[in-house]
Amino acid sequence: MTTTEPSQEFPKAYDHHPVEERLYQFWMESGFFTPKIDHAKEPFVIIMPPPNVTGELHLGHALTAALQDAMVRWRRMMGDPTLWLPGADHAGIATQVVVERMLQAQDDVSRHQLGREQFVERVWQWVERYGNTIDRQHMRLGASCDWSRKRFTLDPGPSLAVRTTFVNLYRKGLIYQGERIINWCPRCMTALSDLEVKHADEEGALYYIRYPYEDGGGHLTVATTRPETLMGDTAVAVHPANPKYQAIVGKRVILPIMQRPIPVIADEAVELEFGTGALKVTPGHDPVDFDIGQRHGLPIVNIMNLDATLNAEVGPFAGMERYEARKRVLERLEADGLLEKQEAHPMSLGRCDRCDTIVEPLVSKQWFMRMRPLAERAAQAVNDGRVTIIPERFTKVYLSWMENIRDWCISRQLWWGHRIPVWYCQECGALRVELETPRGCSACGSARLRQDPDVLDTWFSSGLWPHSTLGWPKDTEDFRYFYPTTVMETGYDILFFWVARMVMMGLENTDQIPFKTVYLHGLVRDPYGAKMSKSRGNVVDPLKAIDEYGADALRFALTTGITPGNDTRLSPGKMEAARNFANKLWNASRFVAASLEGAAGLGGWSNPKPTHREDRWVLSQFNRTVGNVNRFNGEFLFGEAQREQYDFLWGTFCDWYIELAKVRLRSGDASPLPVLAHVLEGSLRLLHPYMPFVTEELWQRLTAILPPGELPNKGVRPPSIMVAPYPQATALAIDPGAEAEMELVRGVVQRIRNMRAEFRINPNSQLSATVEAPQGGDFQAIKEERVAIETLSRTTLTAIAHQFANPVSSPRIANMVVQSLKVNVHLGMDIDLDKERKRLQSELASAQNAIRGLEARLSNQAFLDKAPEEVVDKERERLETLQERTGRIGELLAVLG
RNA sequence: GGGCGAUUAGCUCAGUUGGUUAGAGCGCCUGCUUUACACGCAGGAGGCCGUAGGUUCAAGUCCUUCAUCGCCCA
Repeated sequence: MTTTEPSQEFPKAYDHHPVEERLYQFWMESGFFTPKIDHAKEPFVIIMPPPNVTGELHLGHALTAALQDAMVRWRRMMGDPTLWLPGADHAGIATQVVVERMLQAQDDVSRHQLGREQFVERVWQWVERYGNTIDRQHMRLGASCDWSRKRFTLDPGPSLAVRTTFVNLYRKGLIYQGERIINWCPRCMTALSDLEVKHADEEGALYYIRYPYEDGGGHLTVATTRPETLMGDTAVAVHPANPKYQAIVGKRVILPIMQRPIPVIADEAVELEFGTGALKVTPGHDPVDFDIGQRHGLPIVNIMNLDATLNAEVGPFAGMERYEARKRVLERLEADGLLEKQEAHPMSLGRCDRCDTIVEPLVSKQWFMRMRPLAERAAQAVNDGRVTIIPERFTKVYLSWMENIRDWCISRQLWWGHRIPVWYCQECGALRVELETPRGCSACGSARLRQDPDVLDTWFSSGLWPHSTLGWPKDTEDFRYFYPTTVMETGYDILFFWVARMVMMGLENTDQIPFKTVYLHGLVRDPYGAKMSKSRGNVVDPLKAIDEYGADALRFALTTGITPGNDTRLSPGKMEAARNFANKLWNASRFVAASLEGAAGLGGWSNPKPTHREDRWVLSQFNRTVGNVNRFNGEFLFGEAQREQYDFLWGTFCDWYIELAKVRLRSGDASPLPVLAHVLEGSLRLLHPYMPFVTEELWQRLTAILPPGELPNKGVRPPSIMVAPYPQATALAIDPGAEAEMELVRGVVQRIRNMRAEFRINPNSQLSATVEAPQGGDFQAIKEERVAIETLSRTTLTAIAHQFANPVSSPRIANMVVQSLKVNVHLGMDIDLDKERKRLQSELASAQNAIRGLEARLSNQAFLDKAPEEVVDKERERLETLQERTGRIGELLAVLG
């Protein structure tokens, strides 16, 4: 096993470059990413959304990985057998296009020239060569996934799962072949599912076209956005309740150009208000018209070739591209006097999600999956709480999609993917659906079988991912132990594409839910809120970001302050802030390590029993942080969990505790050492899921100088922070008394510093001050924290009185009230009494203001009756303190005159 | 057309069972070679929590209206 070999020196600034790769290597070689199956324990399992094999890591992946890694590292440290299973998706169209382009550019050869078999062979070569680029990129992020279980959708296991599912669903009648209207991409030359078509409103025109009545005497005007499909019309439809047209239903009109008579029919799908209220019906090229055609038994005329040129059906326009044809048709109508008018009209247009080509609806024989029965179970699983969606609001989105679900077109006219396991007999035409290639036709015995040329939608195999990766349909140990998985973490943009389908297919195949919780994250946007895209040129390359700021900083920047389901913006400023935080942690550790090095008296550091107020205070604060972080982790509030740690480490530990500790250390008191060690060591473990590299590096350095017998994990030093236990809060450490007293101490220091800045007193000059306190804990605390206060405020406390003297008026003394205390600072120079008076007056005013509000509340009987007792008590207490405060400020003002 | 989200400091965002004087980072202003850190330290300014109503003892938080921006579905 490789050791981490941190270099002996402790540089002044954290440099991630010599650290990250070495540590990842160490973790991987140590086998920490592979879980040990332990049937006594419930595993924690995340299946990684498989990125496209063609993919390069982008910020979306980085966010996904950062969140999943945080969860996984947390649960692993909590002692759960934790599996994070990585994978890759064959990404049908995308990969095929990439390789096609490469072949064209390199060898000037098209896939058709190569032929199917050779082409697929070349794609495999490509995948073997470039297909794991993204894995290496995930490693640079620190992803602790189990590479030994990595799966590819086209691996034998997942492929068998695909075939098994197809065969089962076919035999249950849930997969069928049919001639239906589908979305066709003329550029990708394949059918698409409804989800793969993006609709948007675009500029278009509405053309009013005259269809003359067959029996002479006028015409019926129809309005259409697609005049070029006219040649495929087989009827004109009007709404049955439209009084304007009731008389003409049943008549026939002459289809312009084609000179074909077609009937006028009545159908409720026609919008009364749209255009003229008369709709030309083209069942071959419009989904609504297709349905109308089905209802009325209309013939279907297909007027287009698969590349969206017009076919021989349309005589004069054959071979013409569809938009060219539109122009020509309009010219012809114009010439025939049949184009009444045209007007601008925004229209919804469907484009291919992948290549942005305008999709052509056309009738085609494809394979479909009947979704309704599956959707009902999938909706049920969410409704009864077996599957929880975070954030909750997406539950509604999910359910409404399930309710309105339509059959899914699953066949694709591609070469790269899972070939549909269907064979046709060349002799008798019989069809066989089988797991493995059949030898002959079951009907006629012929050996001349031909497999269906199509492949399945990539999302079909993705839908099986949580169970197919674990071995299903085989009864494997992995499947038995790790399924159902725990969390599915992914972007809300693929809720329908992927998450919904996994629930449906998982329930169908395994009778179990695929995962208990769905956590949906938002999109990563640029600093101005724009979507990142190559064409906009605003993409941030995560690898460059890692190089510049470090993987920890990128992860922290991406995930701090985020909330589930909401988009986030990434800016260099955020990454800088995160890098600075890593550096802060580095330097705090540098200080602690230097203090501990060779020191005696570290015994008991892992379980300190502090007596000093400062130590009790920091341990109390630390334990609150630990408690909150664990709670936030459990509630999927990772942004909050990190903010909590940032605040504690920087605002409490570095800004105050270390500074306080220095005071004692310099006086020869070693008692803060075990506390420094304890809090820092625990904080590193607490932060490790979020910033794995810097915490591991510092933890190795720190634990190397601590007495080894007392390290966490029952006294045995774990080889790595990532397999050390996650900190748990101890209620016993919470010490409200110490917290209140230290709050007072901090208040005094802050007020003196403030005074110094306000009166522009040299920061290096030593001031003197006196403190007056009421008898009791506060007095005691100030007395005991005297040196700390003196050092941190650069002041000599000449007197600490436990009674209040009459205020003294002097132009050299600033008087202030801190909670129960009065502090009189001798400034060593004359101050502007007017300014001092104004300061006190404004303090008085704001206190009085608060008092008025409190008095009003406390004199309100309804408040006293209805508010919980502790709230009322709290308000009373606040009022009392404020009254004391105004009293003291009043005295000071009186002296000033 | 239906649904969802956002609207809080100059900018980016937290604020999760309603309960102190609403927080952070960045930016801004004033100081500072303070023996861990200038990737820093100290101090400070800056907010009718989009609008209008309502519920409540109490609203940034719950309900309704409207406005602006964004997303999803048809």
